[in-house]
Amino acid sequence: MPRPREFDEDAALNAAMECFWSRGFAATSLRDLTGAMKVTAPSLYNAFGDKEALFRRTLAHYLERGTRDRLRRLEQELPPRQAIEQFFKEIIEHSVKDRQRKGCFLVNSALEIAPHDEECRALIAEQFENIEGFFRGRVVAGQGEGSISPELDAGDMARLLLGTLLGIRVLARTKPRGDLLEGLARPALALLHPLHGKKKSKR
Amino acid sequence: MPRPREFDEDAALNAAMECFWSRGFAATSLRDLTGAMKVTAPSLYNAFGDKEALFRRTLAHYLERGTRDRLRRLEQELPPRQAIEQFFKEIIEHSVKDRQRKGCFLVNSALEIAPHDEECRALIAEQFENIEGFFRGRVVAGQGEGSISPELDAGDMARLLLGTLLGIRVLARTKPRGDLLEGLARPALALLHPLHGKKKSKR
DNA sequence: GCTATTTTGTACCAGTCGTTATATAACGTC
DNA sequence: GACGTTATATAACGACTGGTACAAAATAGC
Repeated sequence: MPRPREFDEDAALNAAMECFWSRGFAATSLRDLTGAMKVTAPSLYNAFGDKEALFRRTLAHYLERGTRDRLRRLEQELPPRQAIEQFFKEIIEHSVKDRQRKGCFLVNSALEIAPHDEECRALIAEQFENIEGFFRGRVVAGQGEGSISPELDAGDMARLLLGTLLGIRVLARTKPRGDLLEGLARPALALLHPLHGKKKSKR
Repeated sequence: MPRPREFDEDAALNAAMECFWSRGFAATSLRDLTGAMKVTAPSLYNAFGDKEALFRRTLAHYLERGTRDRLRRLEQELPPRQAIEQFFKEIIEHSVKDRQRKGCFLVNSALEIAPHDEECRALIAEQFENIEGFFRGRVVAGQGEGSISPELDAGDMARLLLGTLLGIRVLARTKPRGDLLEGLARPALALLHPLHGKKKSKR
């Protein structure tokens, strides 16, 4: 009945994400967006609502495609300890190759807009919990099969890994050098090895 | 000879910092700034240059007054391990009390503008190195007096602490809850205790 | 082919952006 | 008190901001 869309919604969303990701919310203008998305302003407003709504869509899009899929993939394809190590390895590789210094859209958004937008804050908080949960699950699984020190508190270790991950993403936007980022990850990952774990953190 | 300034430069700088700190660079307008600083636009331009130059001034101001002074104070007033623990304690206390969720101006800037401004990037990178150096120095000192596990690699431990710190500041902008933030810090700090340190991370 | 419904392109809105020209005012020095 | 110099206040600049009114165009069902 109605006139059909002439643009690819998914491609437009990716283009918008690219803009917000590299410039941030405030520094991205509607002209930037319509230019990159190859869509006129009225079409944008018709399809996505205003700038804030579009931003939320791109963020949700990123969380689903970028982070969630990665966690699922690692969880399914690798044994527990390797899943954790590979996760950090991929993040660091991306950060080093990232010549634009775009960093992580999730972390960028956590700092720029989470404090001012409750809806985005909920999305972001949920994703942090997912990541922490991934770490915790992998630690428990690794302890079960003996590849991870059984004396670690899985919850503590998951939080430590989450903190390390966020630290890497912050540092990567300033100094995206592989040796520095690995220097951050290595001591945290070293704790996983069963041979090293003669300690037990108190609760 | 010339007409004297009518405004307090330090107070104006603090007001500008408050603006940039809570809203970020892009989302802060010159009207916001002139309003908060109680200075007219021409005076602002005359005294500080353009918006970017003013931002750099406020950032440098913050790094000197906010972070550097704290490190010096902790280093002088407390024994090594307590200095590290107190550092995290203060950060977490501030984060929890921070109802505006302003977070840390250094970390906010590292994400918003470090990728796009080389001058700020240098300031920020240097400060990260200072913090890491503080941690490393305290670990070494603590090992010397027996309050910190002698088997830790001081460089590794410093990096781990830096990562944890940055992670806390990221998470605090989304979920500034004391228990969560302490959950991030605790496992990292637990590694310091000599009784726990039966492990040695490889280099 | 007409109608109902949605999308698109053009053209534009009022408001705000960062910045500045101009004129006046306040000072130390002569 | 005039001079050189710098700070202030007013007012405005052109460019750009997020967002829209309007009409033309494209479809499916009748």
